[in-house]
Amino acid sequence: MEMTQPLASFDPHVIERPLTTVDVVIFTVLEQRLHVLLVLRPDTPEEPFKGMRALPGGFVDMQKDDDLEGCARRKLQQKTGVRSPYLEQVGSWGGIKRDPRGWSATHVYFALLPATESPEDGTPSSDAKWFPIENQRVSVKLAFDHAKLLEAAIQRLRNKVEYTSLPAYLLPEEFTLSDLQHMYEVVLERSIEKSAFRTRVFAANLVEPIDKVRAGPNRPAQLYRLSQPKEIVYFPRTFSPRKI
Amino acid sequence: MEMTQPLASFDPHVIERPLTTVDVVIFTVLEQRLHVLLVLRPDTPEEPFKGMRALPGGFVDMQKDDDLEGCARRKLQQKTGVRSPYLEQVGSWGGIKRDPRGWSATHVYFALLPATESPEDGTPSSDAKWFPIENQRVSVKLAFDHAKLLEAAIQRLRNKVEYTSLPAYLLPEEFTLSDLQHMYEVVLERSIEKSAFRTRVFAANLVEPIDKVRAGPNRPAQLYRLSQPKEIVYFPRTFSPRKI
DNA sequence: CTAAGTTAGTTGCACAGTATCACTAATTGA
DNA sequence: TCAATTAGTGATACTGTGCAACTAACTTAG
Repeated sequence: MEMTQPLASFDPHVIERPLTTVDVVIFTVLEQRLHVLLVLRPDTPEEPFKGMRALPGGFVDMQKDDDLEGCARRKLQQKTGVRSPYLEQVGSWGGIKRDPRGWSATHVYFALLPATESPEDGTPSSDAKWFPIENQRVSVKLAFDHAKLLEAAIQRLRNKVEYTSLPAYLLPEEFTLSDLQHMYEVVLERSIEKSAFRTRVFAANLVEPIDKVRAGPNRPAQLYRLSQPKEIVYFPRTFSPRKI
Repeated sequence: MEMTQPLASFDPHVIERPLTTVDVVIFTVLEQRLHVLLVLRPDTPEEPFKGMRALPGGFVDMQKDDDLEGCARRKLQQKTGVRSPYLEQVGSWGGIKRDPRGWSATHVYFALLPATESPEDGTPSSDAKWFPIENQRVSVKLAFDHAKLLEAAIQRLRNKVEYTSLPAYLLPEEFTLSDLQHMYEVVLERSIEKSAFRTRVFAANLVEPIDKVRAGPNRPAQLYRLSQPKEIVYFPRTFSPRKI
């Protein structure tokens, strides 16, 4: 670690430090569409982007937060009440231009919530609302560089959905294969072949059947749960030798 | 953005801010092995982890650095002299425990250098040295949580190599297909089928032939360059419909 | 000049996974 | 009882890769 002024390297307390925040992109699927939770910026004259929509987030609290992920979980619980959804870091963005109050760095996470757990239409913290995502964007204008952050999160989600079990985290514990396929289709915004999907899901050992079916006005569907609830499953990739 | 003390939300200058650093994991391939550039921690009593090896990096300079990536490029050039190699963010790690001087957040990037551009065996800044990577690790003990950061960078690299053109950035502008295949094999630490590799590379339109061959003690090899030198190419994934 | 050695590059076939599509199964409600 | 609807299966074609044997083009040793 090199420093311009020698002093700085001796006493890190005098080093200028950026404003440090965490923002969380919270996804859920409502009404056949991917939605993201957005909050209202406070409407005080001191706050930048007052009254606009923004990603839930805020300054790291060096007393409360042991680490960045803890900070993200805290903000997530404040806004949704949900404790342990799927949470993954997207990356960090920092620079002089992104916040009028000065050099700042934000750490972006995305979370996946089952619609059943996502605060019922309205939300616990009243300033938060679900917005549908249409071609990588949301219809309202966002504060700071949050449009860019949101786009990156969507990109990451879409990308990863192609070869992982991520969409399963958008469902409650018990679900049918059609439910699961539907989540893939909603996130990827394209239809998937039923037969290929099923063989793939079984081959990856993604789910296991439970002793229940879902009844309805037509043929009942077998219910499943995740085989490894805590781990995401990767579908086979390429460049893999046939013999192990 | 919510605050504990109302004051804080009005004057961000009084908000406690973490120490903010950028660390760069610089990869190259030397002698058939993946190597990473490590520097020596200064040997002054004021610095933590004195005399140990660490990833090149250091505090963000809010005067010099417009943004995090700029900071990473600056540090990269200081240590290697190289201006525009492949550079990608791995993620950020922040918390109370990772630096004895207090709450800190680091932003980790990885860079890929052609062996030809990587400072000749020795290095410009004399405290930096190349270390070979053996099963996700380096043989020396690293300062801070840099072992973890390095592992994450290696993981990301390995993962992405499976389905992208990344290893091409470990080669000079002109290379043979055998060179390219060799880079894949070194990074993935396994051999790849020549024929399948070639059809894959051509199908993805990764390279284009130039009007030169490399002579040698045996059959001369066609030289190629990247088709899209500025973009990484993704190999086809799954869940893709056959008809477009 | 030729044969051996070496690396570059091609070809053909086997095999696995998935796309596509047509089919069967199980329920409700008219 | 039949139409409608969704669940689930099966058969086949296609595509990309694994694998192995082949041909090609050069250098060097004799």
